[in-house]
Amino acid sequence: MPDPPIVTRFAPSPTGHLHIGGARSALFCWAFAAGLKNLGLDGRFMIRIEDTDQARSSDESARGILEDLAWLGIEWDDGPELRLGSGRTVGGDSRGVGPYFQARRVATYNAYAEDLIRRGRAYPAFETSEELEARRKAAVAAKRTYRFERPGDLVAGEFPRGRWERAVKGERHVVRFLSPREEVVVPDRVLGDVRIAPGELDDFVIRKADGFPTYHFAVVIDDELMGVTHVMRAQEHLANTPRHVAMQKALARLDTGAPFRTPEYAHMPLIFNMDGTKMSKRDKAKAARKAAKDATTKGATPASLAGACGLEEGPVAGFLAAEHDRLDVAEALARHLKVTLPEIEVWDFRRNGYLPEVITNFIALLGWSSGLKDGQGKDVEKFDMRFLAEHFSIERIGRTNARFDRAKLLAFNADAIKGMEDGAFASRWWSWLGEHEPEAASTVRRAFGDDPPASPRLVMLGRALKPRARTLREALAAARFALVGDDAYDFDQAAVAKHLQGEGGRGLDLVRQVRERLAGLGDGEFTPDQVHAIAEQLAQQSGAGMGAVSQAVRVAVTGAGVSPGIGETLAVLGKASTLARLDRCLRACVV
RNA sequence: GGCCCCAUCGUCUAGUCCGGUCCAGGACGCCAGGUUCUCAUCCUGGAAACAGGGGUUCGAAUCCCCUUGGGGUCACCA
Repeated sequence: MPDPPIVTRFAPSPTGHLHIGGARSALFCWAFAAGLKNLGLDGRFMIRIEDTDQARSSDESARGILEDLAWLGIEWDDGPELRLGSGRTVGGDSRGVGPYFQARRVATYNAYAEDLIRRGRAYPAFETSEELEARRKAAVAAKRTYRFERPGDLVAGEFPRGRWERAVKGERHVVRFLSPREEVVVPDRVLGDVRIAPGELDDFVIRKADGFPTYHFAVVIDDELMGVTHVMRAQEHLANTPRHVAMQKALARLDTGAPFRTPEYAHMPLIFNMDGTKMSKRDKAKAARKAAKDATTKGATPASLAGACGLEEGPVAGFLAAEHDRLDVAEALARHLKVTLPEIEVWDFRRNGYLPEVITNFIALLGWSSGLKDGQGKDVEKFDMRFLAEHFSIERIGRTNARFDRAKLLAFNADAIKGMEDGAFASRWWSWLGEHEPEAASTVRRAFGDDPPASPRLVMLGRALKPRARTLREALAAARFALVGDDAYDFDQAAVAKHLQGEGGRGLDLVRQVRERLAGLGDGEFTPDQVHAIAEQLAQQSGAGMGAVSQAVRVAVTGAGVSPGIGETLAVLGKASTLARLDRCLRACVV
């Protein structure tokens, strides 16, 4: 018989998008399993959806989370099936331990709860939420630590017959676990043994009044039944783990009678914002509110903002007053005020033009490092998924919380973009545009043909964009000059005055001369090098200098003083557009 | 507040397990130069950390203790 598989799992609750911290947890679990596969072992990465909160869970969220994972390249062996764009399917239940949605496993949890009750390790409890809340308040008022106090009629190991009968008759109740009275030890591969003194654990709820298991209970049952051997998750779960260990010691499998095993635990450090606060989607609302408030000090009103955003005044006013954090309002305000909301969820990064391989690389560095140095003794910190799988180990997970440094992420993303082949960049940018900026995509199609990445001019544009864009979205901003119609761009008056009209219109004169020389170039000769050579020639012959010529032409064809190199700028536009723009400038900017 | 976890440049970290090669290395950011037709890119250089105090030791960033600081968690949410 082959060795049983080594199984890691990521178990998100489908109540929103995939958080960047969740992505890191998933990544480490994936890397561990993938590393075992490299060694020829049966390592498996599993996904389970923890949807026991009926009110907050949704199928759309579950699907979104799976798609974001797949986009990052974090693919699972076991779990819900997802069909990729390529037609390939990830997930599935080849081990036969599903279903992977906890809401579909309620019967199993109930069977285990009943077994626990019959063996005197759990009991129905009838206190109402209100009662409990009152007790909690009283404890806080008396400055006592609140713990649920075990009713006096219970004896560990004895079936609570009276309570059971009340419960069976339909009396509303929860089921509580009868916590052990001895020390609980959580063996953790990152932190070492964590010991909890006797009496620290109270009798916590394992089944809610609605019949659904609590998180703690479902996790313990599922991890055992699904063969999970390694639980790697964020440190925020550490304090819960003693409960899990305590339950594992009390539970036995209904099918084989074997006691539950305690998996290997590895709790990883948390990820925070640069200011030390938790990274939360609320940050987006905060940022939008701040921008909106700045705008109101400059004269905007809730009504004017609402109008500009196409929203009702009520929600906007409420948002400004921090009565709610509606994301749609935050995003509309951000769009209008041209501020970028902080990226918190994978989807945010994706939409803003970060590369998946950069994100996985960067988050892998938060709480883990390979410890390897390159030939010059520098830390190896740029790597791909393959490297991660090969070098990941639990031993090298750190213990200290990390802050999410957006500047460094941006730098990594910028480097990755710079390092792309021209053609690769063009096609990735194009597909990003199609997905996230459809309007710009159709403009690109108009300007560069039906298959833009195949257009030499678009590839040329891409080459010019790469060093100027840290994200695919920034590339769009840098490309605007080429996407606007030949007669549709505005002239920056200051730039016109300085570079065209100044010194008695010398700039305009240079534009005229450039236009003449450019007109002599054949279509096939309209390359960055040829165009640049012409500009340089004129710069020399006229004695004006390259700066004067370039800036004059630049302002003439783009309206502003900033664009890629002058040769590239004109070549990307092409001969016809360049001449049309030059002519337009000559008409529009005469003194 | 109880319980638990953590502690190297502003940030991510190497070095800590197996004290000496560390007056602590790298990356991002920052500062100063340089290249350049603008903006970027690129190149060179620089400032920048072992939280504090006690031990142990010939010797401590590395081991022990205390203090301080940070964080997590205390739900019929996961």
